[in-house]
Amino acid sequence: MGVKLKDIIYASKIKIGDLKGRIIAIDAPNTIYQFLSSIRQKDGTPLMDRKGRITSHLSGILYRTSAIIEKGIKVVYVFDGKSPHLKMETITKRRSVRVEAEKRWKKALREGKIEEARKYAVRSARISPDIISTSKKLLDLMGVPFVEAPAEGEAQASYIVQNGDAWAVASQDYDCLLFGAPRVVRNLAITGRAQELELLELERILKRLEITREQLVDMALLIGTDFNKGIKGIGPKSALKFIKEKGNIYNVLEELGEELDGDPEILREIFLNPDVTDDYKLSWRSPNREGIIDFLCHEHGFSEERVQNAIKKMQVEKSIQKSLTDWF
DNA sequence: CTCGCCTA
DNA sequence: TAGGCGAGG
Repeated sequence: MGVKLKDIIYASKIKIGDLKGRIIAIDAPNTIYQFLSSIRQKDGTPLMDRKGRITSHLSGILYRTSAIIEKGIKVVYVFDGKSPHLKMETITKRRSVRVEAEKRWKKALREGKIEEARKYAVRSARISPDIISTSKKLLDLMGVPFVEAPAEGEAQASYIVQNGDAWAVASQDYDCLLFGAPRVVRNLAITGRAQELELLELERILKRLEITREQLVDMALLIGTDFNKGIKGIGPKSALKFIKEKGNIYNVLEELGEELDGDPEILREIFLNPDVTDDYKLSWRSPNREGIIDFLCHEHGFSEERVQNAIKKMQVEKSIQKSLTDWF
């Protein structure tokens, strides 16, 4: 998923408290995918209501978002629109990987191999239209805004940060840097086992690598992205070396006698001039308590006590008033 | 993944 | 107060 830049990207360590008072644009597909992969039982079965409908994403969204809000951080979720045509090959490939993983999961379950079952279950996670719509419904009830991107959610989230309407994008993928996000936060979670958050700052990264954003995109195209395969045998380190030596992707390709599986100019445009919109409004409301209880507890069988606790965390004004009352 | 409870 | 652990739906 995403471009493999990890080995060369400089990240600083921050704590969740450092985000207090800031607005974070959450890469919704990336986050929901992680919830669907990880919120599972030991044998890989996701959380489900009594009708067999998956609820792992609802659990993740409710508990993580309410805990983040309690820390004084505002969030907006950014969803995908239609995928650019060049991504189709990646999407098809991922689908076949999931289908294969699901077969192996079921097989391991039949054979009673619990750990193996979980491993394949995680790989079989799939974001269905129903998962998207129930996620949006819950966010709406929670009073948390969400934006629907015309195309890539990561591109739109990056644009919102560039506009100054959010401080950083939260995503595990490095692609947001290619889309021009000034800041990306990785590992945004509450209970990270002493594991700190990573802050990626585009300007600092470019300065340190001594390249431009255009050159970073050229590197990504050599390595391979969701939109092209890249050149076999080229990883982040050699891509950096080649681009710094030759200046741009055309010179590198000429030097190597290689061709990209796509028009470099069109591929560059996907990242440098992405399909995004100004048509979004970010406004936060207080949570609809009855609505959340009805949806999660009555419709999907969540524990009313736990859900009430999560709702309390989201009532920021009340907790401020309470602390003022305590003070005076 | 996070919650809630437990123990050091 | 920190972290290990089983359950959550």
